[in-house]
Amino acid sequence: MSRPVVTRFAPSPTGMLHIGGVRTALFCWLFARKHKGTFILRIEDTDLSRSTDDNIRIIEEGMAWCGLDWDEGPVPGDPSRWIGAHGPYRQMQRMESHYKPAVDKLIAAGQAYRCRCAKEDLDARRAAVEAKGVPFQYNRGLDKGNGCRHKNHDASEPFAVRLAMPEGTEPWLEDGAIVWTDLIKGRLAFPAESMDDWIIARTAETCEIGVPTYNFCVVVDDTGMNVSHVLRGDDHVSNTPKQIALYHAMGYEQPEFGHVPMILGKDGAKLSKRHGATSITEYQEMGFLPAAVRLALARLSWTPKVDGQAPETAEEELLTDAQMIELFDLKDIQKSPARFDMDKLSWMNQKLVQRATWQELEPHLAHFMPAAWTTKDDEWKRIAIQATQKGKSLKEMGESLAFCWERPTEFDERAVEKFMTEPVKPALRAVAEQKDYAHDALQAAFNGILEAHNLKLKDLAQALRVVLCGKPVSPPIFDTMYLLGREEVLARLERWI
RNA sequence: GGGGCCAUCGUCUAGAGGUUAGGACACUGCCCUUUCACGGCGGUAACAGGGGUUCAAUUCCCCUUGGCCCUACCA
Repeated sequence: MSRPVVTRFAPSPTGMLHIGGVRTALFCWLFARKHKGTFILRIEDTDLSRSTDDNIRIIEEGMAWCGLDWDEGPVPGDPSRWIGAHGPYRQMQRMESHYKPAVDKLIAAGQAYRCRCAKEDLDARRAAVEAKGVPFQYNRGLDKGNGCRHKNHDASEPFAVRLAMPEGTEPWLEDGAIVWTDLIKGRLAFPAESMDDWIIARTAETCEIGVPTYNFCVVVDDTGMNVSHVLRGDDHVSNTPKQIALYHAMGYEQPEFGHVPMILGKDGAKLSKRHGATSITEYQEMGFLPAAVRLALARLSWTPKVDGQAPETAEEELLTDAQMIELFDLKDIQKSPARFDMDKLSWMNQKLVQRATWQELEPHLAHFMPAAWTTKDDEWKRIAIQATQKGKSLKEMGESLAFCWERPTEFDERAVEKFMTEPVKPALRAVAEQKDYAHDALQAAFNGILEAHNLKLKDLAQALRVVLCGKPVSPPIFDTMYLLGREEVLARLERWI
């Protein structure tokens, strides 16, 4: 393989970016980065009904949030522009320039033909064949010879275009089968006779070539964009032989194919809405770091090997992007599907949050904070972040800082009873006297207060938490006080002393 | 129904013709502790079933079962 590596992610705009698609994109991205190749984003919008600019925008934003940057593809939010020398990267914009000439060429060469079979006719034939318990396939099996393959229809009436699939004796077949060596699944073979003359261009209103179908566009585009490695979901395996036949018919050079296993839900069924979050934006809302999503997704069906060794410690599980890129190898990808494990994502996220610097976290955190967050200075943010950085998610961090923005309106009864004891109250008054809220100063002051009142830190800290937050849970008490500031602490203390 | 793929702890997985079948997450016990957490040290837990091949199979082969994908003028 001396071709430069070019991979591509080609989602269709369904209104959300599916987590499974992101994983496929991630593999394409890792592979391209690993081999210093090119990663393309292409929009498969030949399904006219759901391809809107908004839906395309969702894909672009989702990819960007995940940190999966593309070298060629659309310019986000601007349908008229793109980056890369092989555009446009939205299929509907390639109709006249790419697809129609290709279809014409196939018809002229006799590799494809016009089909005038009406919908009703097809339905009737399908019903007749299926009545015998056999699947219907156009110009195959029981339908062999019934179609338009040899009728040489001209373009004087509306028509669909079908590819003339191999009959089984063509020399490039192996034992009558279309065969390829999949980069992940190994050798795959499909009997040519099991595949019918599929439609490459739909019937149009006029007597012209209609909108081409997905399987056709993919081949034309992958070739036109010099894609060297087609890495895509397992669900495309059975499309591959159809496409290979098209590569032959067009005289195109065939790329390598690699089919990555599906992601299943917890119950082993295909991951869908009922398993919870499937859209990438939902993970953003749940407070996950993009890096954690990348890691968790990458580790489904892929085991990185360092000198042939899989990770042996928790530490080794936590790969950086750079490490993933370096280690990524298609041969370490599983053939079997994996179930999505939210717990592991959470754990990875927690670890990455813990080890990030406060500056790295800050931009992601802003999303989970009220507007007041932006008015705070760096020192305040630093302490706020470091005080809550043990949490599992950005969302949790935001929640545990909620006391900063809202005075407690109700107080945990049991906590009040337990911690607001008579011996504590004078200590609380002493705390109110304290002016310096720097950590060390508070520490020193508390030491004195505790000794003077014969209390343990726990007694005072818990009472203060109840006072300041309404509940016996908050960040470390000195941080809690600092974040509130003396004025606010006094205000919240007032009713208790 | 047809075509294709897959099968090690609950989950992600490592593994080799002979291992106490290893790790991570989750769960759980103990310790630490300024609350909640974090952290540290332990523990429970797996080769789907049946035939072969072999001195030996969880590992190689076949079958069964189960799961998933495809089977559109969707992508």
